[in-house]
Amino acid sequence: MAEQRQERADAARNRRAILRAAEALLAEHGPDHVSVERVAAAAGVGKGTVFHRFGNRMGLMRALMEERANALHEAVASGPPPLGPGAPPETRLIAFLEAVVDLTTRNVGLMAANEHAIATQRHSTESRHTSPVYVFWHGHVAGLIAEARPELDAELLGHIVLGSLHTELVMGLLRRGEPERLAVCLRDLATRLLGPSPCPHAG
Amino acid sequence: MAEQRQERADAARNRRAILRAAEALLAEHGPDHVSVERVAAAAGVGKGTVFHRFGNRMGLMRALMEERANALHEAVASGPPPLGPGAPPETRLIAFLEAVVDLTTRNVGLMAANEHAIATQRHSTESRHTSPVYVFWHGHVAGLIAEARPELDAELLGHIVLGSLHTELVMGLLRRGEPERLAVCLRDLATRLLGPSPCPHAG
DNA sequence: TACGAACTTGACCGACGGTCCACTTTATGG
DNA sequence: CCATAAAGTGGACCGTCGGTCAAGTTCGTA
Repeated sequence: MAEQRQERADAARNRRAILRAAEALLAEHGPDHVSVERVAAAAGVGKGTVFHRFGNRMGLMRALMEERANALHEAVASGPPPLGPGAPPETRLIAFLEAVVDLTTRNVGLMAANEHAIATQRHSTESRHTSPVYVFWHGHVAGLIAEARPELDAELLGHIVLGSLHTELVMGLLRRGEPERLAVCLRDLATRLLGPSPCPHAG
Repeated sequence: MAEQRQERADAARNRRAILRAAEALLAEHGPDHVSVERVAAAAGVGKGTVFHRFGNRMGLMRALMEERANALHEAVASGPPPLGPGAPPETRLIAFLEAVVDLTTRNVGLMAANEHAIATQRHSTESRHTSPVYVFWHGHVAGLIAEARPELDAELLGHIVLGSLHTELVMGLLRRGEPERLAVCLRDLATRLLGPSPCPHAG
């Protein structure tokens, strides 16, 4: 048991170089033009090194995602309200959705590459829903929905709400210069979902 | 102008053979195991023929999608209520969502292959949102939402609602033997969205 | 029947994700 | 400080895929 071997210094240096290179390439090219080999070249390493570090293309993207999502993760888990614990579920949900839309919007390239990686992998044991980052997001959203409205299918609604972060939709909005719309729309949606029930049996 | 040349008889025969072969392969293998070449082989046709007919992998999938979605399309456009015209928007929306969930559920393989085709294409000028089938579905949903609740962002909500048909979610539910959940959840969602407003400015 | 247009074909191409193993570098403990 | 084993590295190599193309074939028609 006890502590397993530390990552060697040169390995850590290369890991950082690879992540930075991938970051840079994704910032200026579409995900389908950022092959693992190009990332390796840009990082000044061999292709084999990248696979040794990250397992496969998905592993690389996942590592990048975790890096980017880290701040939000901590803010949600132990930061001040309304993002962190303490505020009522509806408030927290709205705050989280705004934050996660913002995060996604600022990292469309990465998100696209992540979806691309999932879609192109040969043996599809992994999916978007098994990515740690997504699992955390979904757990949080579903938890808040369940807390506020136990009678709803919180798990499913969580997936649906987070589905609005799919690259295609986000990129479309960005291209049309309307990055605000999604957050607004989701705020409305959350309000209607968690807000006071509209006298359900009126009809 | 005037009518362009008819498709030749042998070409039409091959087109059908290809579609049937693709259908059969998709019914029993994951989309990533159904390459264009395999479809061609199964149809007893050269690979080039498939590309000549359908342009690229996406074209093939799109043709299959249109075939499958045709009945629903007509039912919505000119069939009897509640699917067709005549019923109030909320009723029509719920009926349409149920039908489209059912259609998707019964064709997960095709849907998966379609998403796969979109994700793996090199020059991403095409997207899910530009597929004729999706455009029709979205137009219908967004139209109904707008009709019932003009103050909402119907276009965006349409995309979000239809986003719940993504393969990953649907397949997950099917694997867990809960194919009904999605339709139920969407019915709830539609009801809450289009139902009586919960006194929006209560806070 | 003859002719041009439509169609078919499969070898070929470039790119990709991923593997493999001979080689180099690092940390460690005597 | 050096010997040694474990960790890390690199890039040639593999199989597969979507897509192209030029040469050959078949069909509809005048």
